Amino acid sequence: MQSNTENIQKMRKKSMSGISCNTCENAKCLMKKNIASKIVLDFSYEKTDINCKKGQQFIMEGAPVNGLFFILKGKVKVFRTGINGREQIVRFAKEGEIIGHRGFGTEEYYSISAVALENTTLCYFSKNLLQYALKEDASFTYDLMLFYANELNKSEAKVKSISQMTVRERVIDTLLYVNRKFGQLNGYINLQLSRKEYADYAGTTEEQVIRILSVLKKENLVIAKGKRIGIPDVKLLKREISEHNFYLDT
Amino acid sequence: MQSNTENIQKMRKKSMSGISCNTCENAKCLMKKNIASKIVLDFSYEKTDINCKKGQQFIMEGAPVNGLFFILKGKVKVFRTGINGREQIVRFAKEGEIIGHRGFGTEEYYSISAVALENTTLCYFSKNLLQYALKEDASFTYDLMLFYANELNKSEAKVKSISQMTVRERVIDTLLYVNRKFGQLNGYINLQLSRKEYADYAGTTEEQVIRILSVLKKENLVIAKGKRIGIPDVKLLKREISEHNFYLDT
DNA sequence: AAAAAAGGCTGCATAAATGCAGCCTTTTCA
DNA sequence: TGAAAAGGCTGCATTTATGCAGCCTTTTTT
Repeated sequence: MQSNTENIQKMRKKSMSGISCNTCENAKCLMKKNIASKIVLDFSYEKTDINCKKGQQFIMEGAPVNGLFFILKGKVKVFRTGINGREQIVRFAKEGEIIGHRGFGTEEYYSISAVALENTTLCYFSKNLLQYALKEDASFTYDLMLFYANELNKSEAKVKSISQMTVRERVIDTLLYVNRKFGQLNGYINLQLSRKEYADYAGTTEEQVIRILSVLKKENLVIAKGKRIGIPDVKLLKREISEHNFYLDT
Repeated sequence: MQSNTENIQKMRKKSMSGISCNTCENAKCLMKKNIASKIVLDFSYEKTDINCKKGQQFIMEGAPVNGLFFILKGKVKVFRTGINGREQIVRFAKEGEIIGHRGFGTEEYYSISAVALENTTLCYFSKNLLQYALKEDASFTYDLMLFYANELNKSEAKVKSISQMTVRERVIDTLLYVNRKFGQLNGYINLQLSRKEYADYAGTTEEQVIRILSVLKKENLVIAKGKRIGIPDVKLLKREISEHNFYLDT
């Protein structure tokens, strides 16, 4: 739970592959979107690339906030330790997404942990430099503000879903979320998660997820072979929750 | 659920008392904090004062977003319609706070409703003018960004609380939240809410709140006379949840 | 002050969710 | 390839939460 600065130092050395934001292909990345700005362009050269192996943790809950990560390539799980040490997954992220932004605001310490779900490359920006760029470029700041505004909307949609949907609905919602974000590969969701991880996202227990998944299988709403889970008909599955829940899109 | 523009037009006429942000006493208000900036100062003259009587609704869920409200004086309840028409209270707000900011981001329509809990005066800023000011003044935008970042942290703390605390803990958490925000008056919380409203905030039912309140009364953790609820010893009550929940401060 | 309405309370039946325990299946690694 | 480990599955007992119904109390209205 202490500073993970040393860790990051080590990781940094491993790679300076130096993919510039200029030539980066993540069109949805906030940096890329604002690269036309001189301030952002200059700032983008200050980034450090960090390689993480599958399973490696690069943010520790409770460690001081030093900067911001963008995912250049890979998949990440963001979680925090809840009551009784129960793990709560806040979200999953893929290339182009920001990690560690919750450390802004008044917080001095990360309120979440982040771990790579597969080999992942991160772009790291120091907090000081970022703050400088933000105070200079209102348009860039405005974009980041909009990002936060949208994250807030999503988070509140989640409050609504957790407090008013049944466990079954929440599990379905989780399946749809992961499927939407990572897409399908050979008919299966392009990310393998354990039942426990689904539970930690849906806010329930492993057993409950298992039970519900096996029912969904029998109803032919999902297919599952071990950790591989597929959704043959997204619309059909969506219908299971959308009856009372129109605009849920976490 | 349709546009409430006409409504607002009507309300506007009622008052042009014209309290300038310059002389306003809400030191915590985002406008006031940034009033040193010429851009913000100029912008602040564009505000309209709106008077709302107790019980009056000034934002309707689903109506198009036209602007932003700040509370000059009074108390407000922010809520949305959940599953089965069940009301979900998102938060309570008092003077200096922003209402309707969730309408920024990608949203074109308000995702929440807002109603005055007592006679309330609002400062209204049009969205267009605000956007202009934001794009001009990076420091102002940065402040609003931080505000969103903090709101996000709070919202996620709420996700955690709802998904991992028991109903009893959530009710206690709600009591502490309302007490913290509105303070005490003559030994009672300075805001009278119905059991139903406590339930809609805590994400449970009216009966559950009633049951838990009467237990808490027997345990001398709260006092209650009708709608008046008091917390004799905040620390003691806090202890009921803080055992497994250290940093919850929604 | 009396009547009406709104809000609050409680017991009971039911439903939903959980935790445990034992067993089965898939994956990993030597 | 075979053993060990990790992950997945299911029935059962228990806990937690809910909804209903009837009654009581407080507040508001006339």
